[in-house]
Amino acid sequence: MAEEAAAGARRERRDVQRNMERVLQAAQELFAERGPDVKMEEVARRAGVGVGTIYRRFPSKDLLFAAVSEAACQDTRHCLFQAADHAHDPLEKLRAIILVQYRQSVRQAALIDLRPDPADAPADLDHPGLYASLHDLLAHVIASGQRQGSIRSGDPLMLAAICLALLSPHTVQNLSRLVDDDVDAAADHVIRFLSAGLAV
Amino acid sequence: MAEEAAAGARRERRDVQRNMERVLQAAQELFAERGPDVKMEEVARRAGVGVGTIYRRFPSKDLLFAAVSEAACQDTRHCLFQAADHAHDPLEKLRAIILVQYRQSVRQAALIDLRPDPADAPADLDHPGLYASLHDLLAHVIASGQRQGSIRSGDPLMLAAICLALLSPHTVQNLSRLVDDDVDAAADHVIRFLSAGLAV
DNA sequence: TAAAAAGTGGAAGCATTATTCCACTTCTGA
DNA sequence: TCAGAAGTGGAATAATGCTTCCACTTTTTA
Repeated sequence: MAEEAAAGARRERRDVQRNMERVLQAAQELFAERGPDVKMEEVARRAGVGVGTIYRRFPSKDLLFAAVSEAACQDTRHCLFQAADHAHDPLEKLRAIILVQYRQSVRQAALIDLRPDPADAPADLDHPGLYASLHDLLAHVIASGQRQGSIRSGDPLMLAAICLALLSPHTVQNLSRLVDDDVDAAADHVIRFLSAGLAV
Repeated sequence: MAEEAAAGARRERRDVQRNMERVLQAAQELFAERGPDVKMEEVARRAGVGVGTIYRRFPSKDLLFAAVSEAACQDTRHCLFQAADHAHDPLEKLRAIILVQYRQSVRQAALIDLRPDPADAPADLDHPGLYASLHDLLAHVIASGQRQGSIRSGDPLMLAAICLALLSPHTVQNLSRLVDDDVDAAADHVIRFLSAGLAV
């Protein structure tokens, strides 16, 4: 199964591994900041390699972006589920989710595409899709709050989608600006607002 | 002042006017649907003219887009203010604004950029910026509701920004999908949600 | 340390689109 | 109706940026 175990395979060259780390690091930084418009040559320069080296591992720019983007989503997903698990009360979970997503949205603004249908991603890799994950998570939390009586009634999917709209990188950026770029403060405002809108 | 009045000027040729109308119409339709990625040649084809004809009036694609986009914003602004004027109660105004913006966001999804800093527009023409107008309008309505006691306290600018997040074309699209693309139904959900979150 | 294998850089090739240019057409005024 | 002014279409050009390719370098193995 593993390539390394295949007959006669030699282990990966040291420099290859190092270069790929650099490439991913550079791509992550640049894409997170400026989205997919970054030029390949720029990624190569920041990584300290030639463009050819990037193409050795990533056959196209789209695939490089997809890889970096997918990693960012995995990371975000992981943080979100962890945060939700730590809290027990649904409203607490909600608060935790919002705070985490706000911080992620700042770090990786241009990488995290909180749209249901990326449309630009080549759809090669079967993205679970961060939107879907988050929407699901929120809907669950909301539904459980409803059962418990701390969240008002209404279609959980719709309520979750409304919450989601307040978590997009774009929204985060706008709100933060109003409070001197204090992301946590912005998150607080939203949390308070959602509490009022969702509470029974 | 007017060019037409200048000495020796002859009036604009009939076909010129007709062509420009066609160009603007075509550009409006295509840009509204697919954003600035539409190719000039495509605009020309739909308008039934050659690309050269477009360039006669609009020195660059960016300027064509800016013109069309600005027109869409003016139109939206107009509808918004009109809707707000018709209602008297602040909560009614809010409802009217949301409904209008939802409908506009569907018609001109890719033209209306509800971000404070377009960043892509050449910033040549002094856009008042639809974001700014709408943010202003909402903040006013909210503040007046607060004075009157029907809207809870809190920084009107922040509350307005939160409302705005629920009005972006992207959000509209997401929410509508959950109710069989019934835009008015989606708007209703948001209105109810905001009412709960904003009411005293 | 030397030969073979593997990887590298970055210039050249392509592809896609915006923009220019001008021979030709259409309109207007007389 | 005609001459001149004005406008037009669309092929040619320019610009941009992804991708390929291969002579050269680095690493590994023996």
